[in-house]
Amino acid sequence: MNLFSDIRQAVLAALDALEAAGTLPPGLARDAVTVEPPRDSAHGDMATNAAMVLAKPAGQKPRAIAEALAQELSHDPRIEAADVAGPGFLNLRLSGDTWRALVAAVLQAGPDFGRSDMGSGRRVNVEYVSANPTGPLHVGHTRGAVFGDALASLLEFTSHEVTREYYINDGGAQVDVLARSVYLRYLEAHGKEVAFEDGTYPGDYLIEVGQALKEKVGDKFVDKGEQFWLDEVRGFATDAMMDLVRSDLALLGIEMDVFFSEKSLYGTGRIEAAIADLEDKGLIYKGTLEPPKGKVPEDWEPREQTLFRSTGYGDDVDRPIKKSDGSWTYFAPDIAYHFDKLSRGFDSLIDVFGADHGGYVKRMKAAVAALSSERVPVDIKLTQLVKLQKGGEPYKMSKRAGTFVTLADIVDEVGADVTRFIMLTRKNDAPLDFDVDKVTESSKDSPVYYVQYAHARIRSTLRKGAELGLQPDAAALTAIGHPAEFSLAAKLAEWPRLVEIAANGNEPHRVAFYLYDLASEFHSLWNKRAETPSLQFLQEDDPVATAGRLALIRAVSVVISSGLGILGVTPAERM
RNA sequence: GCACCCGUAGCUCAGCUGGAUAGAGCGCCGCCCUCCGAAGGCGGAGGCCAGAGGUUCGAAUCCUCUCGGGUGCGCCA
Repeated sequence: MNLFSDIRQAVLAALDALEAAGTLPPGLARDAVTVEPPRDSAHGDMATNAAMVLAKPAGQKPRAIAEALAQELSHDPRIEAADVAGPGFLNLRLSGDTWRALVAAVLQAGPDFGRSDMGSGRRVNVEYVSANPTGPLHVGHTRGAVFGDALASLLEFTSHEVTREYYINDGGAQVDVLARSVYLRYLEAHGKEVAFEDGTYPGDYLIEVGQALKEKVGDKFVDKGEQFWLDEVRGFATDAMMDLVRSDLALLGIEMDVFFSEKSLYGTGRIEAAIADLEDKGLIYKGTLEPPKGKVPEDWEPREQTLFRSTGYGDDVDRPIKKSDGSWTYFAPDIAYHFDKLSRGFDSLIDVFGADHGGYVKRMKAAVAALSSERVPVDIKLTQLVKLQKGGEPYKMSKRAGTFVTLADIVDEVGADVTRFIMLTRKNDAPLDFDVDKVTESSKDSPVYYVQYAHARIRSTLRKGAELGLQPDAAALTAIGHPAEFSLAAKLAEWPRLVEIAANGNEPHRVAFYLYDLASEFHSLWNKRAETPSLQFLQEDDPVATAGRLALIRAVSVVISSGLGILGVTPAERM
């Protein structure tokens, strides 16, 4: 049940009636007609702009249309009052029974309240994290992980068929560096003195990998040239790193459906096939790029490369897919990877990248547009930097990795729930300040606890009621009628609408902000019992009123719980 | 130099894809537990929505320019 779309239907029906009666000319476009909550609740429960958007095409005054519309809508039993206001808004006040029916609908639907079928039949691939397999996940990865995972859940809640995917960059030079670093640890495990030169990974987390390698192969690689061990050690090391990544993600409750290996694209003809597809479309040519303006690399000299005509799809310059020596650039396997995703039949793709990949967005979009003949949309979400702090000071050193703070460090400090929620209290493209002390200190600094506290309060009240033999009962909702109660119900009514808006824009942070508002509305009602004793939830001498109020707050807990579920945060029973 | 992102209260940020008198938290001032959970609530002070033009019934939101901040810019991924 989405009350806003229901009432919008009523408005559209009323417009039909006005058309039929000749009050309005026929055939007016209704797309711009909206029904939304007014900013100021003094204006009523819902407002429609119908009269204003139709005034011009109808050649009539907005207020005149609004008057006629108000007249027509007054027949609807759900609408108690329809007032024309301002330049031609029609403010609607809904009847108490409408709110009671809404609360009943929430209880009826339970965790499914707010689900939408907007994505029904649509298959979406969400690629996120995709960190190089060279070490533990760090802060930046954490944000991308939380964002991507919550987005995936949100899309599932709107009936999309979602695949959570991780692209393993195991095909480039960085995994060779990893292999050499592990080899050094392996020598160390054999009691050799080694030196970690520039360009190797010195992190402690590789010590055990070197040990494990020793246990597996004994001393057969000791004092051997790279050509004897590189392939095997590389495979061994990346497997170990991916185990590390998987266990890091598990700390946040994240599980991927697909891990896709870049390496699997090489030597199998898959890159060639993707490039051939572009070539068939006339988008591949040999040429020489202009030097980048402003910051020219010192060793720059013009060279002929194989280029992809990405400018045909909105990019600023064409991009090289082959280096001047004929080998693939990093862009080529990425093209092939997206070609593969397309071949798996997704209706839309979402890539979650770190902000440092900003310069990469246009060419990737261009590639997908070209490969799919502009049929499959790709949305690329960049997550901005996280400024990690501890007690107001920059927090940089890790207990584990030494040089940078890891995902595991953060989860250790504040827990998975706080990590997830805080990471979602910013738009993805806004930088995020994250103070690991502050977010656990007091509730105001930590919206997680604020929302969880509301849930815990409700659950506690329901438990106490049960001890007294008092149960929520939707049939007793006739007992609710205070403005604060209706206002809470109105907030519940916004949930289905918010879910669709958030899913539409791929913006899970809206869920977090909504839950905060809902919790705030509840806390406010809770505290009214001091001045208005009749708002007490538990009144043993009035079991009907109690059953109705418990039904209302139970509905609130249902929505909080399902919202937190999307964010991957536990709804606390007690705190 | 070019591209992308950002600029809203002292600070950190929302703002429902163009709606009415621009909101919240922190901080500051003042209140509320004899009462189901005070990790809570109520009130107050605090704004040229960076600036200038434009589009229209209507702009923080869309367009152009300027200023300021971040990120990135062939043969690294």
